[in-house]
Amino acid sequence: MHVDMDAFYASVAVRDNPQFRGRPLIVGHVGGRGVVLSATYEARALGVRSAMPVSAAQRLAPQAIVVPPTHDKYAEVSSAVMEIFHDVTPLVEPLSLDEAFLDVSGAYRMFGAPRTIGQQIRTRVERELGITCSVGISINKLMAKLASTMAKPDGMLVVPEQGIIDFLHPLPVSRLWGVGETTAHALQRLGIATIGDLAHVPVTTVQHAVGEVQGRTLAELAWGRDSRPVVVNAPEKSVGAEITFARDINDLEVIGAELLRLSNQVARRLRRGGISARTLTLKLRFEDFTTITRSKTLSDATDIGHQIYEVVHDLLNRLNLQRVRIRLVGVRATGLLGTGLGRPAALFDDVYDDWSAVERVTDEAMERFGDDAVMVARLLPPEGTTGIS
DNA sequence: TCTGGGGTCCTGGTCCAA
DNA sequence: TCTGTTGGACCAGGACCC
Repeated sequence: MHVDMDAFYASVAVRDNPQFRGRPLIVGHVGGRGVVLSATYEARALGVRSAMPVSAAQRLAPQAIVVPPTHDKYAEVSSAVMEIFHDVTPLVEPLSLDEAFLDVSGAYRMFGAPRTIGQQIRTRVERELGITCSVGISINKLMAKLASTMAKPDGMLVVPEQGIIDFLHPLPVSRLWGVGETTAHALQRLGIATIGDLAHVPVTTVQHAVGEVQGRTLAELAWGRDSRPVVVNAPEKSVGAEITFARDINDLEVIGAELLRLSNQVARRLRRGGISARTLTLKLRFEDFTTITRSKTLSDATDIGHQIYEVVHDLLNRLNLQRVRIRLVGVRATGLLGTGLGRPAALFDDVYDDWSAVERVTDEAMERFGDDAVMVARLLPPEGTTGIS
């Protein structure tokens, strides 16, 4: 079973502001470089889509209300949604805040047929949380996910095993998991438009067009075959943070300060999760939107913001950028190791002992007094803007 | 028109050791 | 000792997802 909230962020905004009900509403940052995070179906009817620049969306729907995202609120609603899922089965795999796969194959005796379970979930989500969701039910993840998409909004669709081919083959190939714009074009060049077309092309032909692994996967999916299990508690593979500047920046001092902030942010999340990372990646996007990454793998894992900053700042310096305008900077940590599995550098390297101690104390202070309680002096806003002197 | 931020996975190249 | 092969680690880029 795949359960997906309908226009999640926008639905939460409407729920909390009933005066907006029935009107086109967009969630996103207005007046900057933001994109549409979510839109009500009234806004979608005017052509507004997720990931579209907010400015473009406003041209399409000038009458739309634009509200900024409230991530804490979404997290709260998401927890409540996941709790409802867990009342049905422990086999819940969240895909994001607003959707999850549920393996309900063992819940029949307790809760009845999948259709009954799906209806119960839909009723509870609407009654207890004030938003609607859609449910897809079938024999595997691919089919359940396609079914929930077809059921939207506020619907439920069951695709039985014997109905799979009839359901699947007329759909455009872009509906398959993993087929975006690039892959769809590559397949189009082979004359493949529908999933049925794809199913009847030799696997090797598809592999030649899109690569060996993806080609094999797509050939399986085209026949509705998907053996991926529902995975509970899959460990995180990476932790990152990035920021797009309001205006392109060429001041290396400003970029360095932002790298420090992002490094500390990543480190804090690593420590909170009890993990540390061996590989650190710097990401830059230039004014022409080209994006590069540079990474370095350490001999020992770290969860220390100052060390992460030194590594990514060194990667930046090696690029030897002169008067280049930068749009985005990001820091990502991969090669994650759980507590006790890694060798935190601080234990072996005196240089970072003090930093480790300082950062753990600041964690505690922020936990008690809020995120603004302690701050690296370099990241303080200009004097006079905060009341701090 | 002007493109966010959080991620996962795959590919192809280079380097190095067995 | 030299040469060729293979496989793993690492690195960079890109496609894709929500």
